[in-house]
Amino acid sequence: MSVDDLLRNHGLKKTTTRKQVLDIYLNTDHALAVADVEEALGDGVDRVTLYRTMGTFEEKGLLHKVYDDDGKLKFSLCSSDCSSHQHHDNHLHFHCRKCGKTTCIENVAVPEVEGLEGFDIQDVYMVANGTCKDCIQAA
Amino acid sequence: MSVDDLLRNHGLKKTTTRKQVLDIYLNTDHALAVADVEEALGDGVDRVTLYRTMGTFEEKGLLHKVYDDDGKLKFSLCSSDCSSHQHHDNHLHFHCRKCGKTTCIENVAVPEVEGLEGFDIQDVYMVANGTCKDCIQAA
DNA sequence: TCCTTAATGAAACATTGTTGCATTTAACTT
DNA sequence: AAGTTAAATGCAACAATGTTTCATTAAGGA
Repeated sequence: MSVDDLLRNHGLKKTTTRKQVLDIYLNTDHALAVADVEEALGDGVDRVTLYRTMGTFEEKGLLHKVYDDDGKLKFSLCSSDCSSHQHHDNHLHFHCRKCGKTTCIENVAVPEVEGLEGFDIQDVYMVANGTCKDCIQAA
Repeated sequence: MSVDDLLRNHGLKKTTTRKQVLDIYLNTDHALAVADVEEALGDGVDRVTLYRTMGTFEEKGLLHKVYDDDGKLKFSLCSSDCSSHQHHDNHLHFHCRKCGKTTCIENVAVPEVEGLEGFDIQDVYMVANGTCKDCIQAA
């Protein structure tokens, strides 16, 4: 789907910044922090705008939050069935301690949690840490 | 085990601050951030010292890191089989969105990750978000 | 008790994220 | 195509979290 369509489908105004940010995510296979996007855009866009843009994208279901090993917040593109206030990012995330990249493993689902009586579980977040394919092969 | 024993067993000097911090963790059932410990100690101890103390405790296997829903770093007491550079906190963590407390669910193990070919998984981190027992009963 | 090393306190700095307000721009109206 | 309005942006200031350096203090062994 095109950047323009994505924005329209999520009820968002088509601004220059939003198109640029979305384009970056569409062309990246791993999660990006605000600072990463800022760097990719090479100045020109205010930090605050990026925080707001990415916050809006998250609210509207375009991006979902990903936390790596060190609690660093990154964002990753949502699959198409995410919408406002209803994320479906029930997949595993992998954080590579070598290259630092955090990747969505869409084809590995987060398992159901068993044996937690008396709690109301709304969602479960799961990250595996280790060495990714690319870094293993490069070694 | 007593505070003094715990410190000695992990090769740490018995200082006033360390004893106080450890005591707080032994008497709390949920994870605490540096700011929480600072508040519990009611001034008197420098923030920097707490960062260092808790960092040391983590290194030596007395505390393990816990990240809640919002990426906020907290620490939780390790079970007795943790040691330097070899944590065994392979249990589920629960973060309550009502009261904000993050708790270790020691009796629910993190399930094995299946189907990740080509990756080297060192450890897996898992947090369930929702409403905890106490908050459900209080409602 | 003395001595050495580790732990602490204080100040300064770095990074990350937020808030208020003035300005600009997208998208709708006419 | 120009005008209008609400949303998006830029800027400045602030807040929270964490780190680094260095002088001082305290712990634990000799």
